[in-house]
Amino acid sequence: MADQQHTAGGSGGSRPLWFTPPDGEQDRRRTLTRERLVAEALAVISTGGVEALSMRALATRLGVVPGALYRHVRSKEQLYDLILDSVLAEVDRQADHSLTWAAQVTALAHRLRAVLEQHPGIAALLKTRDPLSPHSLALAEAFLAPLHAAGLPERQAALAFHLIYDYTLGFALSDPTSPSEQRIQDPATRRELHAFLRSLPIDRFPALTALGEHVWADNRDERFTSSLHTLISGLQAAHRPHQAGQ
Amino acid sequence: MADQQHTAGGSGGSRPLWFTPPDGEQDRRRTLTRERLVAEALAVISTGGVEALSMRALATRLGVVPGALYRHVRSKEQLYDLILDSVLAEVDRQADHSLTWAAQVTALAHRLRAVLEQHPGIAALLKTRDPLSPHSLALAEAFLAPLHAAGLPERQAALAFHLIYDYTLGFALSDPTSPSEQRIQDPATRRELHAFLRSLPIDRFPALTALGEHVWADNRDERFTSSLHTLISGLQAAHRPHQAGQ
DNA sequence: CTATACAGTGAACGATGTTCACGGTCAAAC
DNA sequence: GTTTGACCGTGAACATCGTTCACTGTATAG
Repeated sequence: MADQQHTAGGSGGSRPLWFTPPDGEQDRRRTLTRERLVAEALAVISTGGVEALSMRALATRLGVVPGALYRHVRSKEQLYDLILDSVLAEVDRQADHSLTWAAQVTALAHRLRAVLEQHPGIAALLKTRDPLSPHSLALAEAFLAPLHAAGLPERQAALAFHLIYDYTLGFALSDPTSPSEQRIQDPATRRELHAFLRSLPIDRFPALTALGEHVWADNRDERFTSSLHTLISGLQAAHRPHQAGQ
Repeated sequence: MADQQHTAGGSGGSRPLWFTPPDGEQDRRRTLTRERLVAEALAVISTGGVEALSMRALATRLGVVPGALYRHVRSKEQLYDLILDSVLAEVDRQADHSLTWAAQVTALAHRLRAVLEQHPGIAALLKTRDPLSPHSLALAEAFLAPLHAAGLPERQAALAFHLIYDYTLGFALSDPTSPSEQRIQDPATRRELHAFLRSLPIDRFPALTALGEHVWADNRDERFTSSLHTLISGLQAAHRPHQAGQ
């Protein structure tokens, strides 16, 4: 690591007093690797969201010219693939086998949501791909294992996986911190919105005027928890069809 | 509609034989309106998806220079807003009051999905916005009305709305016809994928090897219908908590 | 010691969203 | 009936983006 470049200054090493070559900068050469690309890209995303990630920004952050990135990554799309896999690797897939399958799946969904919301804009990318990267497959396995072990029929287990996985992704996707565009977040505009909803013509929007404030409430956590519960209780109802009518 | 421009050629109308002014082209002036922008943009999206919609492409389609669009639309983002509202207007919101609230909501969700999938890429846009456009509000009303009429408690009705609406959007978002990037669609690659799933190490991916083929099956319609059913039966279970225990 | 594969450079290409001074046309005001 | 002014589209430019490519130096293998 601390190997000096004697040939950098010229021939011998007889005059380091007058011109010391920039030691640190030499190390940067050859150290640009795929892992560093992904790591730095994730850092950019964590601060500025996925829209702040441009090849040029990433390159300058790595002290490199934009074209250099294409030695390690075929395209930006491929970089996205690597990033997504790296993000999914952060999800703790360990299951507590003493819990119900429902509880296991619920816990996993919560962890997935947490990781996704730590990387603003990532969920949107994930939605455009089939989960076939290494850590995607591992995550799918982690979701499917409890369902399989619980004895759900094959098709039903697959449907349950899709339902839970897709819903979690979709929920994380609508995180207001990611695009920060047109979503309500600060309480002031929310109050303004509530006032607007109340002011709607009650004959044309009876349900909205009555329920609007609850629909646009600031309760993302409650919504996720409750929805997940609803969803899984629906699955359970299908699993053991007691009074299965219709 | 058929009003000729007498002054176009110069002073009088005495010599249409020798130089006929390009009648059709004159009409193009002053006829560029917000509605035409949106309509033509939707046409572009229907053919090439949302990624094919660039301001330049839209402008040339309208026989106009790119900058001209900004007389009618403040930005592309605003154009998206108009497009989304126009798409949501296509959803038939009429309810059949002889049906259960569950059946009404289900039918509406199906219609929403159908409209969204007719405009590839639109669902992704919709997810980044709060549904506050005129037709968004009307659609929300259409979803909320049956829930409200059924006597669901306010918070529960709001949660139910979010659950169904978000799920439908998320489902339409993962339509393989939209981004046509990295998703499995043709049967050949699907068979290849199934073979790959079977070839996974069975000790590390027991559930995936067993259920993988069902997870990546070609059954979008079945998945949507079944998921919606599951989801609503979960809502019903919460509505009348018979044996509600945990 | 020489040859070769390779990583990073610098510059360019094409496409994107957006802005702005300019000119022409239509409709209202005097 | 002439003039004024608002408005709409033009043409050209700017900044930024992803991506490509000939070139150059370095490190490693023969």
